Amino acid sequence: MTISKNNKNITVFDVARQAGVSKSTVSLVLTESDKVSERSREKVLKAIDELGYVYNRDAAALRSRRSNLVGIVINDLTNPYSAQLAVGLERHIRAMDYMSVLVNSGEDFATQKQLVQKLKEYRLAALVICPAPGTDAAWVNQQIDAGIPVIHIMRDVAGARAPVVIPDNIRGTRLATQHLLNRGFKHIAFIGGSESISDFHERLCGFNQAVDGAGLNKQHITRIQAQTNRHGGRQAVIQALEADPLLQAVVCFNDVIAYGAIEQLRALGRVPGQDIAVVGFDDLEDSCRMSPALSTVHIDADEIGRAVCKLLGNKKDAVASEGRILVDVEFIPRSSG
Amino acid sequence: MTISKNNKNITVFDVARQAGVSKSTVSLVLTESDKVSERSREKVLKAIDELGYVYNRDAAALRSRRSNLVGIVINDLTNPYSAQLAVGLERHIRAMDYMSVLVNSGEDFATQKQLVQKLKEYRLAALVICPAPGTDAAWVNQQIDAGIPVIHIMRDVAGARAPVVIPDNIRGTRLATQHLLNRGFKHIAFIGGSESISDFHERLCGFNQAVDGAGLNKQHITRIQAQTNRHGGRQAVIQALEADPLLQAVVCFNDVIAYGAIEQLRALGRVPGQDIAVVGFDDLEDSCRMSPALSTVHIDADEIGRAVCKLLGNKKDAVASEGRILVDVEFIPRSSG
DNA sequence: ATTTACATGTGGAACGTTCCAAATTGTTAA
DNA sequence: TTAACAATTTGGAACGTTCCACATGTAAAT
Repeated sequence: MTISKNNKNITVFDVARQAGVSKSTVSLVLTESDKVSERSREKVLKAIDELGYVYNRDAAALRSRRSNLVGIVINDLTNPYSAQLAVGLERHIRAMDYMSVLVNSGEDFATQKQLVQKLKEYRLAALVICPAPGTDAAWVNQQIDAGIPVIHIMRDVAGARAPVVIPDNIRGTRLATQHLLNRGFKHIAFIGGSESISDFHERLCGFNQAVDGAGLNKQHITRIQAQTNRHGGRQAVIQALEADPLLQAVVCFNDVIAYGAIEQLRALGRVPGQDIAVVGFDDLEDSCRMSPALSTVHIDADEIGRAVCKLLGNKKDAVASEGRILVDVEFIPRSSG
Repeated sequence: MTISKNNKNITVFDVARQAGVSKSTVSLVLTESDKVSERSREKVLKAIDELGYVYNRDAAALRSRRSNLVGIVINDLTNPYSAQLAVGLERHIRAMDYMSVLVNSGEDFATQKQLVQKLKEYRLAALVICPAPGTDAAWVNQQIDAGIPVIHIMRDVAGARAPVVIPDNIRGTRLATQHLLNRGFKHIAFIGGSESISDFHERLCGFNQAVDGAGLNKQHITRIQAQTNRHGGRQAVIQALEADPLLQAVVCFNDVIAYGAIEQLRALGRVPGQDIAVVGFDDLEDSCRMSPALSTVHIDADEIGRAVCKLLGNKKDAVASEGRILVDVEFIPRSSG
């Protein structure tokens, strides 16, 4: 019924014949070389269009020993911030004429290892990783030594020879916390996050910097870790209130934690933003539209994408360029805190 | 400083020499053929390990004319359900030893076209698409004719010769609506969704089926379209209450709409789940943990993944197998409705 | 012993591109 | 007009695998 799939593919040779040039000239056009006359270029483009030729990346990658695939390993795609980040990254990477292979480690180092092992078989142009907890520097360096340019995002791996693009976490929570201190709150908690990842330490550090300088009673400062999801936020708020019933303000590890905290406060009959102030981190799309609108630290996912692409651009052949790109953050006060 | 990247790669030839067999035998091992003795297999595996050989997918794909890349085109990754779906799909696809290239169309048909054009250059094993609004059958069929096995998910494109995996939308909203009718509500609204996609029509159809059979006053049935995000949900609730101030229950196009609706009701001083019942569709991870816990229609993202993989398995060489796989849904009553 | 059958193993050719070095054409200066 | 040089074009080789047809070895059947 269907036309029996012709076994022969349309190749550069067919295009060349149709355009009346050599296969090499066709290749030059395809690779956007400037060593080709405008006249030939047009003939080739016309032939490509007429024949419906489609470029074969496999052959190109094989011969040129360079892929245009960029691997993106995300820690947890079901986290809205990660998803937002992934979308931003993907768009930028595509704009640079790379294609992104997006995979999800689910915060599991073993899965991450397996994934990267698979990805290596595609000779990636680069590997962008938001490292799962437990990622060790030795493993990362091993990948780099194997010739894969690795770029870390959002989280640092101490000792890894990979450049990292990371929001200014310390400044972010410091700003958020100072805002609460300025409003006169004396009983403050930092909730959420987990010890095994670097951003927790940084965000907590910013919190500590702010409260340490304020000369508050140590008893009135609470710190609670929790799973990074709504449920974690709810649990953490319960614990924080147990630790200090006079709690006035909560600095959350991120917006999702804040969402959980707000829900739990409400369930306990407290009015979030009024009885107890809540601030987040990430500035998810929903955060400005919810009620109360969430005060939070804004990270520009787009700027992270741009920074990654700048690194990608440098990656001509130099492997293992180090460096730390800090993406600026901004505290946005809204009605929740 | 760094060891100058050795220009020679480790290939099947190196492995063959190390193992004392021919390159062809190595290839047989790599492709997991059963035409190779256990003894040779072990020698080859040992050599691979010793040399740190990594398979070159580009070369393999070029020669065998078959890729193990599956393209996934998601309509909107920032939508939590889509993200959840993508994660499930990716995991299943990976389990079948395929690799997934995940891209995001952002609900834009032009973007979707560009993306697919790029993806074609990788000679995908299959293309899984959640079609953006405006996707027309002619375009889809053209891709299929070009030899790419297309599988649609979540949304139907009338006239396209592609199999589709879709939740039982009609049954879902019918069950949800019937639940509300059984509770005795007489003033009901369906809110959210947009005309340009098939699932809207199906979910609305389920709603209509249920209310039509109940012999209610037509004046007490409201239908409001809205953007598929929280904000859309909030707007829609406002409009629905304007249309029928005695509104008792709301059937939402999906959970995100329901989240917005609940927020807005609260902002208006109504207690969701008590003054006005709200039910959703999707059963996002958060839905069972929020308060009030959201009554909603559960779709198993995992089952969609499984169904897609079954289609993938069938795709030996048969292009354009049609068919419609309906994934079962379940109404889960919770406290919101 | 001789054939038959079957399970394994093998060396070339091929996949569709890019690279390279050399050839051809076009352009400017002497 | 020609030499010198730059711009453009080109055919063969190469990238690392799989396919194919055939060779070899081993066991069973004659």
